[in-house]
Amino acid sequence: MSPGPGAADEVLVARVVPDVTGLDKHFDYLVPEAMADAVRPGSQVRVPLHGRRVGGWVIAVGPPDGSVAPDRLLPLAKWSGIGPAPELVELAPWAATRWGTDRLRPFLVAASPPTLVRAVPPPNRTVDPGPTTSSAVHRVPPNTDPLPLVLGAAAGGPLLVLHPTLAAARALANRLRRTGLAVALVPEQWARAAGGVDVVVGTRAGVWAPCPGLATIVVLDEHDESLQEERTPTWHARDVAIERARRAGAACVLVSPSPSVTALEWAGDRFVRPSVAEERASWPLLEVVDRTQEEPWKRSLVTSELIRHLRDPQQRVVCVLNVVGRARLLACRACRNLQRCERCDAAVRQDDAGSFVCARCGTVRPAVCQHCGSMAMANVRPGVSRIREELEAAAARPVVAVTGDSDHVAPADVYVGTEAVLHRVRNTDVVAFLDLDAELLAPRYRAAEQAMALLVRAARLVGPRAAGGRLLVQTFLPHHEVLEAVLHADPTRLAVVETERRRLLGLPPFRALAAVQGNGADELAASTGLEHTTAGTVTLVRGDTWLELGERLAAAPRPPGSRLRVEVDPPRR
DNA sequence: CGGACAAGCTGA
DNA sequence: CAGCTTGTCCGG
Repeated sequence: MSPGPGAADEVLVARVVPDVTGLDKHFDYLVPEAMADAVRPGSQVRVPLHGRRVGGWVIAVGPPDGSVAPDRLLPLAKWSGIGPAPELVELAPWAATRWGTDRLRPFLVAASPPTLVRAVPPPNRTVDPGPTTSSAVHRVPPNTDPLPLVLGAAAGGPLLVLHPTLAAARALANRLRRTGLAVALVPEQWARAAGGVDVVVGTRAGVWAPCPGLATIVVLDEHDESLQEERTPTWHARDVAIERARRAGAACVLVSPSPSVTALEWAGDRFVRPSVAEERASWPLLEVVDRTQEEPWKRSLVTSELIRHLRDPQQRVVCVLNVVGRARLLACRACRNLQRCERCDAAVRQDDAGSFVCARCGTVRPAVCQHCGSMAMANVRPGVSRIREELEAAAARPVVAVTGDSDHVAPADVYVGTEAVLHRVRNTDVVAFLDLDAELLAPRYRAAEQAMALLVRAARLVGPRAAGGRLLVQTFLPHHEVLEAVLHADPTRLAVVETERRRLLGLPPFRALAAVQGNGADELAASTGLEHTTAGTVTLVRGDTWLELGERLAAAPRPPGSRLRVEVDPPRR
């Protein structure tokens, strides 16, 4: 170390989290004098570990703390690059506890550049910061351009804005650039973001992106479930954004046509909503087909109301056949492999609790891809092709089936598919949900919000009612609050019912919930000392607060040999 | 995770 | 008992 701060013989120690999966520990190393200036919390380094060299992150730098004798410490091998800013390194342990783990690595990965960054470009700012936007939840109609709101937030100083999809984030970044703002799209422009710009734009992981001088975080489409990581730890960008902004003294703005109960409870009276007229104009018309009125002997998913739209040559129609609770064949979204029974190799189906059940031998296993460990499944249903024929006969024009894994969608005026079809098709007049009930009644605590998210997506596909946008929902639950909310273009009708239900049942955000799966789930749950119930292969654990639940789950000893999956705020339970 | 080392199994 | 597999431990 150069003369100046501290004596020349002062020993500096760096605490390092190795970038090695399955090794959830940190180790101390000596900081060589030549590296003393570069090494700070967040730095990416290479270290000797057990005879090999591995990458890792410095999470703290300081004098030896006595846990290991300094003469046993090895020196850092190399400084590799600039990593997460110190405040994000500090956010990682908070997130680990919040999501029931003691692993920092997943968060440090999210906060790091995709490739090593050795230097950062100089700041590039055009905004002379004005007053900062206030923290709030903004309910905005579904067919609203978020650009004015984002520009308003950017006027308050460095802005981090997140969107659930990369395509939308990229499009937003381009539009912001055209207004003359200095913009960095992460992760690809991580270094630019770290240098300092007006607006950093990203997706879920972008909440961990660098943003010097952060004044505001805006989370667009806050209701969208892809803001939550599906692998464990199941962190949610909205919750990270709230905490990051709080720590930075920045504003946090959550934006959605139908904000989650979590967002609304966080906001309290900081809730901004549009006028009734604006909301009514933006939502499409909803036609509810009440299936309880059908004669039982002629129950069909192709109702006369639907046939009227199918036969109208002026209308492009997308039919959504929901899959929840009706699954037949399941394929992994990540690796595309069909899920089979581990004992007898037959295809599995999903039971009401979500577990995979072998249709042949009855073996039950957790709903995790046996090839890659992903939990996201696509339904490959023979049902769609059967329905396609039925629809085509009724429509008297071609109907194209869109499945999760069909790469090309043939042009047509009528499509049918699982909910994936809503991501594959554009410019539609009518979206018809053939059977939304399984979704509305799914045994998951967020089922209603997830059904609402489908309707939001459909509402954008068809556009506002003035432009002819129409939704059709076939249901045995015509007065369900989700349908009432869309029918009246008033998401409050859902929020009020859902908030009360969550409060009454002790569900998030009022209490904390986690799902533990795998061998030893019961023992782990019991050792937390918290309330827990087992249903099938899943054990649900409840705590009064997220922090209490997370601390107990992280601290609970793992039963030897157990392969456990702990999901805090489980997306599918 | 991946290397080190110990304990257990096998074959001549 | 060498040679191999399987399991457990540990890394600064």
